[in-house]
Amino acid sequence: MPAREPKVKLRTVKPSGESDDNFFSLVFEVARQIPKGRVTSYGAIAAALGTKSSARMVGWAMNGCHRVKPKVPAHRVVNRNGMLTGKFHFDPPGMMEKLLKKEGVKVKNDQVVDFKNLFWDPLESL
DNA sequence: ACGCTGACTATTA
DNA sequence: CTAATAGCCAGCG
Repeated sequence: MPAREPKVKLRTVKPSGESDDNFFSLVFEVARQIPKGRVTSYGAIAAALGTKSSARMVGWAMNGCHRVKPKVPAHRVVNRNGMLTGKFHFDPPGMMEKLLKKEGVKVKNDQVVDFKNLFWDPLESL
């Protein structure tokens, strides 16, 4: 009975439709469930939604993460290599790395250290 | 309306 | 080993 979904302010929002809107919401939901000190990949989230081939869409959804409530910890989402590819999309580009280090995730050269060990699989949690 | 771009990933050369 | 290509889908010019 999800009463309120974090309505994404995308113009594709349709009053009677709920197709793409649902996908974006799911991405944000999963991202919010990432435990502190852990990281995951776009593909993992996409796979959890059933659209593993659309990892790009996950990244695109993240583009609107800042306008969603509550805010989505996009800094915990990195690419498959553990590289902070989206760091340049944060307010200061270095904020992502800063937040990760603050949560206990070691970052070296825009890359998560021991990424494989810190990797959090949404499918495992669900 | 058509085409390019993009916070990705997997496959092939 | 690294480099290039294809598949994915929505936003924007």
